[in-house]
Amino acid sequence: MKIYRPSRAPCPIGRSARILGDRWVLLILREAFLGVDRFEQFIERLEINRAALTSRLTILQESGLIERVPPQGRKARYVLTERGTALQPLFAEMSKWGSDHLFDKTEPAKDWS
Amino acid sequence: MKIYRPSRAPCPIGRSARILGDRWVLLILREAFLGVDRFEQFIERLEINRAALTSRLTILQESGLIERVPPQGRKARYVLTERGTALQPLFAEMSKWGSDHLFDKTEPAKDWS
DNA sequence: TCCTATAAGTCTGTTTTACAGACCTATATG
DNA sequence: CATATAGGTCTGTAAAACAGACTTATAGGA
Repeated sequence: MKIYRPSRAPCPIGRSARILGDRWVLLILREAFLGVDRFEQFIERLEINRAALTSRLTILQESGLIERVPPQGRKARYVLTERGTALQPLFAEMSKWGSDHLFDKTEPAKDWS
Repeated sequence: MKIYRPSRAPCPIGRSARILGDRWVLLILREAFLGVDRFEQFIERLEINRAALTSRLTILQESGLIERVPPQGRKARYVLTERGTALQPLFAEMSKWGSDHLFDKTEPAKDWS
């Protein structure tokens, strides 16, 4: 196979990896796709540390994947932007790959918690 | 939008995220798709710390995405398994998403290095 | 055969980051 | 006005990352 360019060049995978190469970011986005949009809801569902959630939400906002809708009434909301929503095909592929390759019953069970 | 299941259930995204939710893992896999298969080559191209590479290669082997082919001659090789190769559509989506959404010239430049 | 270079790691000490859990603040509601 | 809640911030500790030196095995050359 031909190696066609140096890895340090800012390729799309490299840029994507900066944002998506984080376990919490992926899980937060999954929840967002499921309709979760409030801070406390992410906390409960993911059992993520508050500071960790804050930092991930900040990253996601700075990257333009989610938008913080200021509290009208009492609750701020975090909603996917167009750029975030555009990740749907990628998550679909991830889901498919996970289903097809990480649920093999013949393998020793792992603690996925 | 309906929230149809608790986030802690072992869903395919959650399982995938365990493996793929890591910057180095994504970059190592990208290189692997480009044909890189030797330890030193990953080091050079990614400028990754040796210990960090070792730990990621171990994870990738344990997860069954790559296989360590023992040195015949002098060099061990790390090659994608079927499970690893099956990530190609996901990487294609990631590349597409990155290209479409992370190269917007109208935004302030970021240091992607 | 011995010498050297190289691949593929391992080890050490230091800096960064993550985390649990307590604390804080603004606001909506009774 | 008092209280509860959402959405954070702060602090101390534990884990992980990193640079860079060290180690080991082997292939190939003198």
